[in-house]
Amino acid sequence: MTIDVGARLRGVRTSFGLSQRELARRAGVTNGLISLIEQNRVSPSVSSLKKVLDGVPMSLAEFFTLDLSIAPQAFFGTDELVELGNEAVSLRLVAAKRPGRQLTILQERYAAGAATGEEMLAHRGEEGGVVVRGRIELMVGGTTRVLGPGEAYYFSSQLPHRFRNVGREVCEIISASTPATF
Amino acid sequence: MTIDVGARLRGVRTSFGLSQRELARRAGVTNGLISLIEQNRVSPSVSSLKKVLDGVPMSLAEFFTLDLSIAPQAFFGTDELVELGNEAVSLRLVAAKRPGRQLTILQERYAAGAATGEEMLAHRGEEGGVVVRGRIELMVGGTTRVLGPGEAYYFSSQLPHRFRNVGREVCEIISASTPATF
DNA sequence: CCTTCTTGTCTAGAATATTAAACGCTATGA
DNA sequence: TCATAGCGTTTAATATTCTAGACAAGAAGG
Repeated sequence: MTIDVGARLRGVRTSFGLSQRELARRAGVTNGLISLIEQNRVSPSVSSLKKVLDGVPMSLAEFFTLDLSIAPQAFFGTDELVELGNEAVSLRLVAAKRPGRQLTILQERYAAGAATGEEMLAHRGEEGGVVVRGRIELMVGGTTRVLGPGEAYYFSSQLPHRFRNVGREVCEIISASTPATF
Repeated sequence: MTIDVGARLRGVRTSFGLSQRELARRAGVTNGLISLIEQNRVSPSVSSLKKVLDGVPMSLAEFFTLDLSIAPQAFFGTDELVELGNEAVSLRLVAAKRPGRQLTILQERYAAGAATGEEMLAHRGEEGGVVVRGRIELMVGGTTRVLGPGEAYYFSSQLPHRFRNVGREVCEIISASTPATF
């Protein structure tokens, strides 16, 4: 059972969005060394591996404890968003299957005249979003306002709130809330 | 913050009771390398450190995760056993202060005629022991027997039980029970 | 006193890791 | 099209690790 230090390092580096040269600069080693290590052409000394990881930064214990198999999905295609809504109001959830998720991020689409219901909503947490397309009437804590593209909202979810599309076209919103309710 | 790979390795090796040569033989490296690593005269390559640890055996993750500061006390002098009993029955506990301890190991001394009480004892777990000196009358689940030096017992602690020194001299027992009650 | 065994350390040379610099590639923009 | 800049890779030279073997010190037994 080998460790594949190279794959581990490459995984760490790329997941931090660093190039070999950038990591090398931060770590005080050469880019060539990073390349050789990642290809398993050399087995780095503990000291140089530590130098490299210091550039991330990450400890040796974390590095060797890393479980690459649970690298969570980071990108989701249109058809990978999970539909939670109905005909009038489409709610498409990002990272639906991710365990322990802290955020609920939704792509919301309201048909003309559609609303989140007759009742006001109220629950724990906070939520916010940005209108992408169309116009939405948002009632929060007794105040009402119509938001258009580029406008946004953010409020404590404990305040009673309600969304309603008062326009004639579809309204699209990208929203986020925490803690994760779905 | 340095890692002191040398001290870690030396700690691991000695705690497994291995000499440098013996570990080297098992790991397929030379004893000199072990010596140099332990003195921090070299920083081993990950591959050779892995070879060395394979000889223990221990994983790299375990090695770097090791917390040497919580090396628990392994030996206890006579005066380091904690007295839990009374004049008639002395109960001296091994490793009393160890957190998360699973076992209660006692050196028990019963004065002539002493007993664990008039009532029968009954509690969760299992217990056993060996008589070292003197004679003890042990009642377990309605059965009674007198045990002498070298004789032993083991039973489910749920069975009602009682110890009584029926001899004229002190009786000494070494006992163990789980889970730890004291 | 020896001899023999084991321990950890040290050293010269062989093997390997690391550097510095170049290479080939792709993308971006003038 | 040419230049520029970024990317990962490769190579030759250098620095370090690693091996094989010798050394000194301590313990056990004759």
